[in-house]
Amino acid sequence: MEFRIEPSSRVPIYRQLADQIRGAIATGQLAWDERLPSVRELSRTLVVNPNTIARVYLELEREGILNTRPGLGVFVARPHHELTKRARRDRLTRRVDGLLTEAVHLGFTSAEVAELLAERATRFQWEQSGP
Amino acid sequence: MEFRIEPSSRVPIYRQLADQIRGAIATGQLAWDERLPSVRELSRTLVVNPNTIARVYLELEREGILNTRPGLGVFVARPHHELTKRARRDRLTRRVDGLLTEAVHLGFTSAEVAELLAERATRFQWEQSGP
Amino acid sequence: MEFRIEPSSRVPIYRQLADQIRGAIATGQLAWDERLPSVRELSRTLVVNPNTIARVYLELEREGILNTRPGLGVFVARPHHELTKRARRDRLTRRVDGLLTEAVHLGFTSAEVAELLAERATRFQWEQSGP
Amino acid sequence: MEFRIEPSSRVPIYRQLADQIRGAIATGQLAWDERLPSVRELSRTLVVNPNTIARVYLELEREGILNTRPGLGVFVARPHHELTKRARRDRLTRRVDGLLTEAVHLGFTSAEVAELLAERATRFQWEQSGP
DNA sequence: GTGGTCTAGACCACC
DNA sequence: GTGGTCTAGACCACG
Repeated sequence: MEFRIEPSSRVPIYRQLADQIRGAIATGQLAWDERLPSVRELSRTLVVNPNTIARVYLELEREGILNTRPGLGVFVARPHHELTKRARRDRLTRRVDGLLTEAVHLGFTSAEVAELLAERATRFQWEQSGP
Repeated sequence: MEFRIEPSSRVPIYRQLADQIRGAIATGQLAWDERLPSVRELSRTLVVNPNTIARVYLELEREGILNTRPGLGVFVARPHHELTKRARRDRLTRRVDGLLTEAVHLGFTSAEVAELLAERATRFQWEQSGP
Repeated sequence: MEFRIEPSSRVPIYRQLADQIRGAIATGQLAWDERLPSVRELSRTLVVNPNTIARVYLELEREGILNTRPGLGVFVARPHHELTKRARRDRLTRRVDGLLTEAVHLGFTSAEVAELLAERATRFQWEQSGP
Repeated sequence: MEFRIEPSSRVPIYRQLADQIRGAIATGQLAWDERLPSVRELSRTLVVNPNTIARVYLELEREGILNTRPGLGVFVARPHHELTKRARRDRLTRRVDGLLTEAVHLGFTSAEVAELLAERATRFQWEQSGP
């Protein structure tokens, strides 16, 4: 698993990295219990301050999607959905509305957005809708 | 048309307001050529510094969705899509991927996301796909 | 690279500076990835408020010709042309017509304008017309 | 001769109109000694404050390209080039450099700029380079 | 150290 | 009245 930082972006490095790790887990490129590179190792690879890497790992651990085992390293945890259904839906709705707003301004039709979403969705790993 | 600011949010005021205005235009709550509140008026209403309002209006004007007529006020412009198809699609794809990543972490299925998108999309004003 | 501000000019400081930076990049005096003076440094050098400098950098970043790496500084970005061919040509045509109007009023002949343009053009760095 | 105002432009109305009149004279659409619409007439046509029209006429009269004959109206005067050759060339050079800077950023080649200039120049009325 | 955000208040241009 | 520009100075995020 390789991470890349785009310094030319306005997005802070720590958030770029956090988003990539979240995305990698969401798409299955990083499996549960898989070990992530150490802080020092990733710091050297990305030419980024070690503090920045440590901060990202800490933040993701607080979110419950990473797990530090002292002396062993940092591992992918199975995300447990702690929020209420209502809270989770609200959060997603806000994000959907932001997407739709930008889509309108970019001149897309609603069908084009739905199509693009369906296409990209195939790259992600979804939970099974239980029997 | 009413705007609301959440000062306790970590999102900067200017971005909260900009997002609301973009959204209001995309959903048709603000029509083309409609006049927005003056800088000073909105500044009083929201209890926000006039410079912050002016900054939002300037940013949206540079994006081409507002236009200023000095001495008269600020108005909603019809967006003209100056960006290349490639640039517009890239921008939307980035946003879609962000949405899908969050959806996975929140424990939604891909069908649920598609459904939510379809539902919210009805609130927006889309371009006609010309005959 | 040195910048100069003419405070007595009717042209706003922020635009004087923005024009100089755009020009410096177009002529190659500022190279891609080159670092610009920090906001505070340039503020001291030009005896101009830091906010004014920051505003210029922000504007040029939105135009895509600068990019900011928080904590590191501001750098020259390689411009990527996101605009459609139509939009770019319209913009240039408007500028050409303005130039020609002024040239006529100043009493130049069209040959003189073409000659001056050719002469000045040698100072700028042009894209290669692909093979 | 018809004038048009673009309120969606950031350019002040008075300057839009002044530029159009200068341009119309430069291209020969307005001939020497031709009468312009009265302040009130143009004010009604463009739906613009009469003060704004009056201001434009006054400014152009100061530049020496219009001529007011009380009781009769406003007429096109023959522009007399009062500036020194050096001053006129400096002014044009600044404008040419601005054009070239924008052209580079828009991704044009120098040949394309020269071609566009030549094409647009045919619409303007140039002084004869008299023997 | 770097830039980002916000406030307060001044003065000017435009209508 | 409107917005545009600039200054001064505070506090925060980022590396």
